[in-house]
Amino acid sequence: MTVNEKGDSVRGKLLAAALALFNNKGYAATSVREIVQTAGVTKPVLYYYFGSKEGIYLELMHSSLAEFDASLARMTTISGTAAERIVHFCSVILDLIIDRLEVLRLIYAIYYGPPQEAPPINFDEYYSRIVSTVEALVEEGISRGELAVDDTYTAAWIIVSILSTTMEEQICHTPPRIDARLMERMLGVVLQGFQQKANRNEPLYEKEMKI
Amino acid sequence: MTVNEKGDSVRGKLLAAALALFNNKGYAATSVREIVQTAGVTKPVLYYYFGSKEGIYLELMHSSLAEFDASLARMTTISGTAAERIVHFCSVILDLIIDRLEVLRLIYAIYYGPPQEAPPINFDEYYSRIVSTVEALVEEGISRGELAVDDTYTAAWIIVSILSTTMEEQICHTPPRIDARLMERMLGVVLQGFQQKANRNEPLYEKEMKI
DNA sequence: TTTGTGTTATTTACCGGTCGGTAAATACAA
DNA sequence: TTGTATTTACCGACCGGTAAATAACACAAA
Repeated sequence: MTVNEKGDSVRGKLLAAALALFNNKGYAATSVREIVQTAGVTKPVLYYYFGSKEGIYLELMHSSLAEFDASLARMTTISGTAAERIVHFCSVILDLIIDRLEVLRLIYAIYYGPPQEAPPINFDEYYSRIVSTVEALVEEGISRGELAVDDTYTAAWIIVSILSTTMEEQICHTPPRIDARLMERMLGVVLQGFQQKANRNEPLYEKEMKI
Repeated sequence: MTVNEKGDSVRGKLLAAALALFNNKGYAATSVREIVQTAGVTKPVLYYYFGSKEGIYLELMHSSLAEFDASLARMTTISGTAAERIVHFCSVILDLIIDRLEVLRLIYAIYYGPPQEAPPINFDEYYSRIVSTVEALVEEGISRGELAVDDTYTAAWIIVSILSTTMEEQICHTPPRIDARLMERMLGVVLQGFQQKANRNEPLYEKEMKI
């Protein structure tokens, strides 16, 4: 039972109602009464299945994050040039989150929201995994002689910035100003820059600048 | 009276307490009782000065956003090459928000949070203003012959992605994994790419890729 | 200087409403 | 009859907001 197909069981209806309400009103602002009314049951039923409001929230999150892990594991076997692999990695992640926009919006709300609002979950772990995966892809591109960058960390953060901003656009704009095509175009531009030897003798801009 | 120097007046103590509490616990989760207790006054005093919980929130936001407008207006007179101007623009914005981290963290929490939590404020307007300012700087760089990019919109979003991700790091990581130096390095890398003529005959990656 | 007076600032005590959670009884299927 | 599933009715706590009384203060008149 994935997050998008919760079935018709009482338990599934409660999970679906909780996700929709947490997403629209926030965790703290959603009352247990609203969840059970939306699901068409009474209050003790929720406590029967999930123990508490925190319980149903954690069930939602852990099952969704497990889906993310599974999809990420399915992505390790990509062939092609370094640039192709990087673009493909970002595209798969983007597709994945577009399919789970409701969950992602909730995650962002809780990540940027106040810490006490919802039971703590280490979302940073997943973000860091994305960053280090991209950095590994860049390093591999360098060792193959396909990419030429001074610092893999800098290069990886440029890629992640583009992916991250694209994801945020999906969450907060309808329609998003950045779609999959534009993200690929942005990635193409910066990767093209990575493929050309940097000119280290002529600095891009002076350290001291006049205002 | 700026957001960082609220003085010792009762009104100022209420604003300082509200900002700290909204920032730590969120708008909805902060009770009026907590605000007045932190400020060392009683409840009707808040209603006397601000009319409601929404009132003190809007006072906080509007005064802070007015500061942002003032700083942005002070920034129009930058000299130098297009790349220098872009980097300087991003650096000034970064310095500005580092000085106002508490307010920015609250803004992010509300922007990504559920819409009903706090009275609506059009934060997108400020973000769009940043995007279009960067796009104008890129266009100027092209017309001067300093930059060579296929699409100013794409180029502007790359710059904004880097700035945006850097800002988010200041909010959510201590210490941030991206500091001012790394942001400038990222901007330098992509702007160096913008300065080199794109090779349009050899596409970066194939449209169809094998997995 | 003292007194009266209106305005500003602050207090105590309270309102109806909603919250998360639970005890205890009941319906129902095996 | 036994265990699972679901109900009604309730608890104490906290919520945003307010009415009404009072304290503090500035300032003009006596």
